[in-house]
Amino acid sequence: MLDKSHKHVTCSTCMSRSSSLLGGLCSDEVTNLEDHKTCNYYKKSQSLFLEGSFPRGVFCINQGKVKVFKRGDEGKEQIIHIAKEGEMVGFRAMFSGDPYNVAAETLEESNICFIAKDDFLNMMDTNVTLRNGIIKELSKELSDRASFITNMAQKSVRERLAFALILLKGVYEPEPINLSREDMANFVGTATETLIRLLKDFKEEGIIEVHTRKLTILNLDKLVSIAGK
Amino acid sequence: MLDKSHKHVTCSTCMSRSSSLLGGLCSDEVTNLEDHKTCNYYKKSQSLFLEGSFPRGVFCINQGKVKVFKRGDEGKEQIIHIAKEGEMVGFRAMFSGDPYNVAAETLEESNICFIAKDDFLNMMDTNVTLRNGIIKELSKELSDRASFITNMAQKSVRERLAFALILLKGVYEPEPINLSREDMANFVGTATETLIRLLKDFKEEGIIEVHTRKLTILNLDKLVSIAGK
DNA sequence: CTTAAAACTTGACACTTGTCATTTTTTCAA
DNA sequence: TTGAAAAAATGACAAGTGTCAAGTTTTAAG
Repeated sequence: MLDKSHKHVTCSTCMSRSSSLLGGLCSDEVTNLEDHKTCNYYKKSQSLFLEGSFPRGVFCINQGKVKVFKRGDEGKEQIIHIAKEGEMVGFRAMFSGDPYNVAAETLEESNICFIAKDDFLNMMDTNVTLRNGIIKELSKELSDRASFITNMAQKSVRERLAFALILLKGVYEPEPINLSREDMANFVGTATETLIRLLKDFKEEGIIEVHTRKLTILNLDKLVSIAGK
Repeated sequence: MLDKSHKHVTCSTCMSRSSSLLGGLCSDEVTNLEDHKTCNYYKKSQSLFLEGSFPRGVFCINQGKVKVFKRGDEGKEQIIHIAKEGEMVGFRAMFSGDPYNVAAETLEESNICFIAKDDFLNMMDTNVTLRNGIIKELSKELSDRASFITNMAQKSVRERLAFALILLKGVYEPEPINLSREDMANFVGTATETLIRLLKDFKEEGIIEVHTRKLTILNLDKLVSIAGK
């Protein structure tokens, strides 16, 4: 349970920042950031931003998890990414000038800071390390999405589920994976019923263990071999 | 038929450049670019770069078309993007320091210039317009790929084909679409046989017209309504 | 603690889509 | 022009996956 009263997270001591894109800031810049950012406690399932709205700044996750998703024609969510502590969310659309083409929502209670667009763009102008970090991050995500597309197009649901569980392990570690069946299905790109059946198979094959919603991976090697390269 | 003897494309008069990311260069920079770039004629199906190799620079398409693709587990290509005149290819991996995670190959004979990595990065350091253009482009592609993923996950092959044909129209205009069935299938993310059957349906429905490999869209509205939003 | 709502699970079934085999057409080089 | 190779097309069939409907379990609010 997060401390709701402790509204303000201090950048200079934020453990999530040091390993993030904002890790390369000098102390002046951290002080400046400190003065300009706001910090908020979010309950589970609260929206950070909606598809179609215009970006006002970036979100830094201090604590918690956020799903980034897009709705298809029939309103079904496709989860593009699940962000955890130390990640920044919502900066892409800021550069293009376009409205968000994805939405973001907390998956659990979270502490998330907010840096206004102008402040962030100013920092990017003056800080080469930050700027290069952002460009690198954008490139890396582009690469991830090329793989995502290829997986969607060519792998079976079983293979994609194995792949997704490996990713989710990285997101939730050292905790067990804790995601609703529907969200998991929307991440894998399948129907909830199909996902449940396949999870059952994995249980019976001794690959995973499930207690209510908490899922633990027992045999990672097996998952890797199912997921393919 | 391109003029193979005319090896050197002049940046200052290149019509493809003016509408590209390099459109914002000042005349000094264009002169500098001119001195540092090389220009090559490519036959159909020639490789620009391979998945796994390290980027040495960026490719500017003066004339022709290039497919950017990734191979899945069984070696099947998934086409991520088809680039035409005026587009730049292969710059993403340059920023991340990682090897290419995609490959690029000409779809037809092409004139393509090459700017070495160092020269390009220098230009980016000194030219704010170019730099912002690149960041914007990366963001835009990220957005496109989120939609691509969602389409893959939620649309039927018929819907995806309609969507793909609309995109391809934009790439080939004012010429008819001219792509092998296999490439088209690898773009849509389906088996070649399935693609052929669906094209046949579209023909019978009067939506498209096909002469050997050249495909013309007769009823764009219908395609749009099939593709969905 | 109780109860309603939400989430999860299971079963039955149909249909889209991929695979394999074969034939036809097109391309392109000799 | 001709022949071989590549590309395109068609048919048959099975498997994977989505949908719908009905049940069960878990969650969370009163």
